[in-house]
Amino acid sequence: MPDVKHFDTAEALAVVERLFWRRGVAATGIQDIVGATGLSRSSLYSSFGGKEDLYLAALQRYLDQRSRPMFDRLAADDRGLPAIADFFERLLRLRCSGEHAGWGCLVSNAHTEEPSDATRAVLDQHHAGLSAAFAHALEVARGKEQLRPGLDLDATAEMLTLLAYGVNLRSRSGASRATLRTGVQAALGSLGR
Amino acid sequence: MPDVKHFDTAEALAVVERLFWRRGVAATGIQDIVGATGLSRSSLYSSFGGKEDLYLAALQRYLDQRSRPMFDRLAADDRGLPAIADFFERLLRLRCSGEHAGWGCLVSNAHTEEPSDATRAVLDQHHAGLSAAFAHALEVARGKEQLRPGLDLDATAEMLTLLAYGVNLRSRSGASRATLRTGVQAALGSLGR
DNA sequence: CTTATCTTGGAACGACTGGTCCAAGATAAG
DNA sequence: CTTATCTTGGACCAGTCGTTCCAAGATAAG
Repeated sequence: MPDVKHFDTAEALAVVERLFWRRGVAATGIQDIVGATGLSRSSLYSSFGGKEDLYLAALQRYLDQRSRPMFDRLAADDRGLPAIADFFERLLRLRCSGEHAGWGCLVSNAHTEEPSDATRAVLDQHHAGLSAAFAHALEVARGKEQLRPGLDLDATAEMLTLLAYGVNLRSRSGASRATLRTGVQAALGSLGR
Repeated sequence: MPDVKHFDTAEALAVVERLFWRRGVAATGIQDIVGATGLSRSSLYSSFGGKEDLYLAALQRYLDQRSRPMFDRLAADDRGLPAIADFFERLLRLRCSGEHAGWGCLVSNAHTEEPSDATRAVLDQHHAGLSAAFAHALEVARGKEQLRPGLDLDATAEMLTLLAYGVNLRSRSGASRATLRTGVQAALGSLGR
């Protein structure tokens, strides 16, 4: 009997994600979202709830659709150090070229936006996922005797994670891919034997 | 003949800096600033101009009063690697304890706030200042034969700078000092011979 | 004191904020 | 078809945004 939605929820959320990603939550008004999605406020509020919920959903979508695939690929890549190098190479490409160049990472950006408990949980999920993937790749690398001895793998994973955040952040100010790459290579170069 | 200001401009700016630091530009209203400084809108606007100018001034103050002293101390410390370790130890203390715990770094935070050209210039100044200080300390360390051979000093300085940004960012989500420290130590440990 | 100049408090501005509401429209089961 | 239920567009809400303005107050030179 009831009517059915006249739009694709997932598609709309993708548009919202882009807005928050590029300009941040505070700088993105409901009006902007209405304009970009073509939806009315009613549809927006009945489907997603308020702005905060919308942001949380976008954040979750980003983690699921963008971050997690990167993490999974890294964790599934059994080459060891080259897997990590490849991850960063992909990251640099994403951050410095293409349609999202200079946007940074939605989750990294979220750190500066007075996070609610719910959003903070997503940030921690993101951090845990990335550093776990790094740790796994490092273990593989150790198995292949690619690492110099005596390395604390968990600590190194944490360091690489912090480095990735640094790359994400700096890419937003237009830092060149070449410059960022030197920093990444310095880190990776110091891990080998 | 003229009247004279009834308040201390520098003092007021310090209050404004704290507001922007903790909550960000977008989330801080002029009302909040009026409340926190005790000044009227007239005084605010006649002394500093609009919100954007106020933000830029706060950013500049942060760079001059907070960041630069840290950079200078690092650059003046001629111990080499211990100087760098000391810098990070101080950074961790600032970011994770005391009255500014969990606030991150105003300049790092600024990366996510749709920077104007003027603010972006401050960001670049900050980045250049920090990586130059790191590069100098690394040169000293090389002179003392503390570094493992074959290190690209500029690249390593860039890496340490990105790492510092990572620390700043993560500290905002309540990351523990101990966890952040492991990441830092992994980076520093990989530089020695 | 007077007077010229600047500062200050506070009212007011239009634009916009996130959010609500409801009549009109769409849908599909009966 | 009717009818019950949900969705939709858009008007509308009170509140806040950054900013402007001006009369009243403060200041110090003459």
